[in-house]
Amino acid sequence: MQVPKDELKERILTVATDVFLERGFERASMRGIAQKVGTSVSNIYNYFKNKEDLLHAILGPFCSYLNQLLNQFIRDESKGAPRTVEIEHLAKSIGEVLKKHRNEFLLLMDKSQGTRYENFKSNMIQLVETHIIKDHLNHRENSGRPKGTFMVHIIATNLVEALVEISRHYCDDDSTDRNISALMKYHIGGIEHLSS
Amino acid sequence: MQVPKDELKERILTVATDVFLERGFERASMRGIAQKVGTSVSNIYNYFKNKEDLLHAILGPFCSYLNQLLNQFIRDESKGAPRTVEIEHLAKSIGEVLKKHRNEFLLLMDKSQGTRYENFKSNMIQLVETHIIKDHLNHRENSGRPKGTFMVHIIATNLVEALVEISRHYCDDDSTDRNISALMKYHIGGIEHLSS
Amino acid sequence: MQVPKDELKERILTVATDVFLERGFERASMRGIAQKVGTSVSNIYNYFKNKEDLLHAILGPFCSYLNQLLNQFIRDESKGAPRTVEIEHLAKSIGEVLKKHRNEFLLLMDKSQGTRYENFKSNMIQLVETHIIKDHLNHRENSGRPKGTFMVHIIATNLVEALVEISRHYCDDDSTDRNISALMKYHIGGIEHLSS
Amino acid sequence: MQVPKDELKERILTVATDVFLERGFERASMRGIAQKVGTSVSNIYNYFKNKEDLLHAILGPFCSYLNQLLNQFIRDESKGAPRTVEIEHLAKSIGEVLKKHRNEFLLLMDKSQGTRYENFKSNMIQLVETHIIKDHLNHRENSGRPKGTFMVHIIATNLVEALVEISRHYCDDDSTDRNISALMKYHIGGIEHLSS
DNA sequence: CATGAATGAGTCTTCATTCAT
DNA sequence: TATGAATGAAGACTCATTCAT
Repeated sequence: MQVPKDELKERILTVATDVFLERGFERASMRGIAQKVGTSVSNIYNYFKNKEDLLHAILGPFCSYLNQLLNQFIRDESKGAPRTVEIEHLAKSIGEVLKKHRNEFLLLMDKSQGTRYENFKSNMIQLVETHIIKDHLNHRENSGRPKGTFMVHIIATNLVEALVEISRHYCDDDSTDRNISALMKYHIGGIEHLSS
Repeated sequence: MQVPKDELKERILTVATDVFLERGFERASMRGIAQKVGTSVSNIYNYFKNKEDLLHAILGPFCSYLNQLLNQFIRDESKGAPRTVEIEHLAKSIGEVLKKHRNEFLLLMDKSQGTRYENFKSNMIQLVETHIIKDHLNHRENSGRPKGTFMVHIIATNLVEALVEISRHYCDDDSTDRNISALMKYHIGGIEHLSS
Repeated sequence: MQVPKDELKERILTVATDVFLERGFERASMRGIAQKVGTSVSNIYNYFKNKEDLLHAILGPFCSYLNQLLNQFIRDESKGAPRTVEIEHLAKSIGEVLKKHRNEFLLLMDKSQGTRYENFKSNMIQLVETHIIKDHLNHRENSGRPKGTFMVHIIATNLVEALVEISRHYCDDDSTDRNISALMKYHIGGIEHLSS
Repeated sequence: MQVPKDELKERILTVATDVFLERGFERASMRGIAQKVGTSVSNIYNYFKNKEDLLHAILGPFCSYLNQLLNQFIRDESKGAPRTVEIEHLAKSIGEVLKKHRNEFLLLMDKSQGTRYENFKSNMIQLVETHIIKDHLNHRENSGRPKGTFMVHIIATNLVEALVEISRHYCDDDSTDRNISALMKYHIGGIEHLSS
């Protein structure tokens, strides 16, 4: 049965996202995807040139968007906007991302081992570590204890990981917003506690 | 003092742990392990009935031990020991585990997808969530806001994830202890902040 | 002056010739051809019934022409025209072929493995062997040494192979003519040397 | 049925050589080889790590030997031994090669497209062109006509191609020797004819 | 005429596992 | 105990070809 191109392409993308999320990129098989879609493996290759390209079609645009967002914050930061405002803003943006693209976010952060995206999470963690938390600490106090360094890494990891977890358990937009807010509040409190 | 009753078996276990850690259970191949051990693949099957059994030999005892430890805390908790003491105790025990069995811990928590152990981490998180943090919150305040529920889950996740991260970056026993302490302090601070 | 009755068909033939020459018939893919032509694979099937038919459209007419040419020489030969004249004539005809149809010639002789044309070269060699050189030898000397038989085969092979090589390195019409002449002179000299 | 390792390995090599010769490296399939051998495809991978490795096992040693032989001639040449002796010597060595390793020779020269060996023939032709024939021409006469250049290439090609053809039609050692001798005589005659 | 959709057989290769020695 | 031999299923991917629009 012949089906308009875009419809099947969209179906493949949806199913592939699901399967990738369920099994991770490497464990997912083209055959498995094809079966779930209800087409032949070779037909998928009429739409995407290989397995990684399929992933790329799912993550590429989202990834660019996310990178752009993160770079924006790095730039804003140097302009010295008030912390609280900035954080508020950040939380809002992240909320948008999680609400609209939770599957892509999950896939990108947790199921992309063995692909060009496999380092995205650790890069993001490092970015958070360097440009946000560390900076925040130094702002408050210049005692510069190196002992805190690793703890900062842990907090950054926790923050990012928590976002992933929030995506994983998404139920509706409002609670997502509330969860992100709470998370921010939580970690800001923690950081202050740490730097006092 | 271990009797070198079966030296090769021990070697296989060590190497397998390394390989599993490096590549994850499913991507690891028996061939790769055998080569690193310096024996034949089929000989490994003389010691372990299959790949999963090999993993089981590595994780089984450790897993029981960990479960026992966790159950202990659940029991102790109901006896109503003072919080601070209990937490102190917990931190110490966890420290022991991470210091002596960090490889097993990492393997169990992060590299066991596709095996019977793949749910251990989420179970542990749930346990932490249910029996420790939640209880702690309720202790302080009985307002029973359901809005806090998910945040509790996030904190539990963060705690466990942080332990994994600490294992991953292990360098020496002392800093491990310090990191665990800091982590505990951090999250207790956060929880109090949350419940106030 | 060719009527551009079906321009696309012509384009397909040209491109296919190039691709077949570049990669050989079997390694060449319909997809590769279609892409270079700038049409769809399935559209090629509107013009040619399958891959081999496409090759046939390229080689068929040329092949007939070549066969006709060769048969002509067999017939002429029996009429007992003077050798030198005949050879001269042959060289000229071959020159025409190579100059106007070098691509087809190369394709036919060197890139048609796996098709109905794959034996054309060896047939041509055998023909050269039987009807030209052998005859030439016998003409001069009737000692009929069977020891020379195989050498005749070698010379025929060399002759044909050299024509292929000349086609491969075609640069302009004049040098092609000169090369063919030299080749003929060379092998006639060799044959005489052999039969003396 | 289990069979001593070397026996099957040898069988695989023999069959693979045949199949490669029959179909060329690229068109030959592991499945086809396995079937002819009477084993499973995967079992072949217990003996050779991939298709090219299988070819390498067939051609590697032979190729080294041949290279060594050719380099020997380049060195001898500069020592200025008398031409006739040298050629005699060369013919003898080549005879040995063809008699003992005709299959390898054929495979190397004519059926290795798509492998690391695919340029061996053209390299060999160039070597013959540069170090043997050209030199021979210059020896006799220093008129240095550039018009002869391409003809030299043709002769080198013919020589090598003829060796391939001799291998292809091998029947017994003596005729092989005789054929090589005749070939040499033939081309030396031709060269002299050319340079006079 | 033109094309995207679809397919099934085929490519090489890896893998966990079993068997016989 | 130790190991090479053997296997079948599965992996990603390519290809020539057909069908429906």
